[in-house]
Amino acid sequence: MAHADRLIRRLCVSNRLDPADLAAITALPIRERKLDPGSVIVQEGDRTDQCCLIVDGFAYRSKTTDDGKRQIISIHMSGDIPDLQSLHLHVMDAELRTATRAVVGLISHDDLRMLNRMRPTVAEALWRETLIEAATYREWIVRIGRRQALSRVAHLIAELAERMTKLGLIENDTLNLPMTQYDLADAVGLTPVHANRVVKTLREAGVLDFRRNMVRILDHEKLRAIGGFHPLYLHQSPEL
Amino acid sequence: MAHADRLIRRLCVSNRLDPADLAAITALPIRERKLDPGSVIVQEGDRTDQCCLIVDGFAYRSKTTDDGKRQIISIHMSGDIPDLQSLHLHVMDAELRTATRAVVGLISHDDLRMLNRMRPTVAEALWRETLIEAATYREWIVRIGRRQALSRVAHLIAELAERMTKLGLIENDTLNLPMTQYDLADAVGLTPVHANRVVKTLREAGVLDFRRNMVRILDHEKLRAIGGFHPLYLHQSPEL
DNA sequence: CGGTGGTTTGATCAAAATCAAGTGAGGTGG
DNA sequence: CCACCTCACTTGATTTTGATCAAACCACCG
Repeated sequence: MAHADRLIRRLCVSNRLDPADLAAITALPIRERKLDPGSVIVQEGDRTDQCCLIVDGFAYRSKTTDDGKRQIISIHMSGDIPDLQSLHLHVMDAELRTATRAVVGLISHDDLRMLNRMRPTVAEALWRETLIEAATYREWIVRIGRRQALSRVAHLIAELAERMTKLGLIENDTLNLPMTQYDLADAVGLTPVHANRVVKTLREAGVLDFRRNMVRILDHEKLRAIGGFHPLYLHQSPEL
Repeated sequence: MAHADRLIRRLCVSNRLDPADLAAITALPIRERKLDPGSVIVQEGDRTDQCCLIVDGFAYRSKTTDDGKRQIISIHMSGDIPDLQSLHLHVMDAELRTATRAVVGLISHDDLRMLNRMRPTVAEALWRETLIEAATYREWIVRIGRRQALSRVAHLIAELAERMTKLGLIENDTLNLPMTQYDLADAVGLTPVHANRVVKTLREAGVLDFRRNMVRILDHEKLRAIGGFHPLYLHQSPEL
């Protein structure tokens, strides 16, 4: 699949775009780069003149407190442009780092601004993508602010399953997810030790099997029930 | 101050707008409405065809879990358009409610879309506002995911003080903030009882005095130190 | 075959939740 | 004008959740 096609597949989950829009996106100059796991894409404090499209692999956005605690803030996958915001926010306020070996596509701000001016529908779709990301943050806040450990983990996995399903990245209930239990802990605001105990509980309850590089969901219903997960906030349809 | 001026004051904290842009904003039709404290502005699940500008007073955005726990997600004040997102997200995923008696201005989506088309710089400024809100969510996640109770409260108050200062809403270190300790607890992911103990600790440490309808900051330095607060993420300058 | 990064488990501790019972100020109706 | 009510705040006692500390374990890799 060509690089722009990943972006198009992603945008078409939540947006209605016409052929001319798709053609304009396909014509976008994209420079490919292959990255090792753990590579920094942007750092807190950076200024940049390009956006990074995740073609293959995963990336985490995170912030670190003064006393060295890391919080993962978002998880990005094929088709996401996690730093689309850099188009209008000039100094990055969080770090972005690959979680896996990854292929990314770099798109210059100038080209994106040109595209936005020529194709207002695409501009709206991109704005909308940033708003969906914000909606995901809102739910993330509720997850760690008002849910217990078990529910937090279930809710996060349910979200990832939902997003990956819409992109066709799931085969027989197995997410090809490169998350260590340390990452999981940093995403849901727990310690690794406690995250491990939660994972164990979910495994023993027959809900999921969580391993390095793979999460297998055994009982979707139960997973959503434990997490209190309702996918509305992902706005995964042009009508929502 | 006219309604549009509140919006302009707010936008000019983070954006550079030229006189023609300001004139276009001033020309925007805005219908005034006065609301009692606790009025619902939009509900989860709503579809709407207008955006709400907060002219005077405060509003909270919140979500409630299946088991009835409320999490406050954002706090809005004079000049904010908290549901600007509704321009591109069609179904609301959170509730928005006034915290005080408030004056709001309603602006139709059609008028906003027209403005965006005529004045691309204004469109960019509005997009940027939604991105700053997202940045604020990111920090909110870190606050409740990776900070202790004392630090959470200090960090939130430091943020509000910073934002209100830039809008000129603070007089001799006193924020005219209509927050009960229940609200505070729901914002930082604590129980009201524990929030109260934290407030007491901060008062006894000579950092702040927190009362219904008023927070007085006695030691800004200490407040920021306890909260680990760094205002970069608020992007409160056109350069950031 | 030893190292390393990730996972697992147990024991103990600390932070915050929960339960319970006041206090106190402001607002309303008799 | 007082009595009472309500909403917010406060405090103490106890329990729970998750953190911390410590030690294996395990699989993959060079």
